[in-house]
Amino acid sequence: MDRFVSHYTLRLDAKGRVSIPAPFRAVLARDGFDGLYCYPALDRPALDAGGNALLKEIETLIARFAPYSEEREQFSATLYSTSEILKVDGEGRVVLTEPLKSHAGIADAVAFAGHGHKFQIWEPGRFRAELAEATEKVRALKKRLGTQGAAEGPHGARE
Amino acid sequence: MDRFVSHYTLRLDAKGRVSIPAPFRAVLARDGFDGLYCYPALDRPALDAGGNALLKEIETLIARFAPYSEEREQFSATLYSTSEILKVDGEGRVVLTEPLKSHAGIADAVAFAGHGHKFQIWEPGRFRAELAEATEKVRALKKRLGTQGAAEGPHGARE
DNA sequence: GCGTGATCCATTGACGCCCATATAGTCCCA
DNA sequence: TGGGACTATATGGGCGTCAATGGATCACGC
Repeated sequence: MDRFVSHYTLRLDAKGRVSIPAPFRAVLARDGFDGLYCYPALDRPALDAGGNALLKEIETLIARFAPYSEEREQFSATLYSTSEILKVDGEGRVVLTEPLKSHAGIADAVAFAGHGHKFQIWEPGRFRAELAEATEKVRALKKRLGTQGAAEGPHGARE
Repeated sequence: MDRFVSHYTLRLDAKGRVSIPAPFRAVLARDGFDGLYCYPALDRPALDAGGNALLKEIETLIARFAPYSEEREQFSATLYSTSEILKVDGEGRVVLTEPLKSHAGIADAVAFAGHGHKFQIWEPGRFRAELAEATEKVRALKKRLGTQGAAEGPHGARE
């Protein structure tokens, strides 16, 4: 499997470390990126994380703007300077920096949520709320689509 | 990693020295430039800094103008004459010259901000403001792009 | 001699790396 | 099919190393 799927809730230890869920570690290992690329999501209190696949997506996005253009400068500045490359220890753990934790409101536990080529890191309570809201919207959308059944919920029932 | 990523805030000591963040030093070492190439950013109160990769970008920029043209002369004169090649001591520290500090409004602390192939040096307060502003613009820009349906932003599909 | 600056050394705290333990899930075999 | 051994994962802790910072010594030019 080469995609991040499902979600997991894990605790931070006294030193602020948290294990990346083993299935996600397996995807990262296959991806080949050394460490964990991580930055605050623009429009929600969560962190985007991943490896080369995520980096490539960002580069593609930035490459759509003309070189030296104001938009491009701002895009690359924002994304690069707020990004962190977290080291992963021998046990598959990372320590989130203070800015990252603060953006997501993370204290002593985090929820990892698979998003295919990347995954997000949430404060568990906020994640539950976000998931409930998103599920509701998807449900309504599916109803609008009628019998096409094009959209399944993004997550299973597991909590 | 061969890019400047993330940001760091460090203090100047009594002698005006400031450590280049270790991850940035690693990138510079790989780049092979001896010292730190540094000049005032043209359109903002910050300093651009880097190594050979930055020099190459500058040369490419200047090469866009016709040889001996007025623009080219002015461009190269401005960029090269205001540039400094700062010495890096055994501990990885540099001393900013007075013109550089004055341009960026730096007193006793600086923020290093990764920009991929180069990094910028800011007065910490100004950097926070600049980052907030750039993030806001990127957020708006991403929203525009999202409605086009041409590409998903790097931050997930659900809106 | 004195100021300026550069190289060297010292301290402190954070972080990386290693090992230990518990728990849960899986597999094997009787 | 049930039990038990085994494996892998999550978590906790110790310790050495490195980075950031401060200070001191040394070299040199004015």
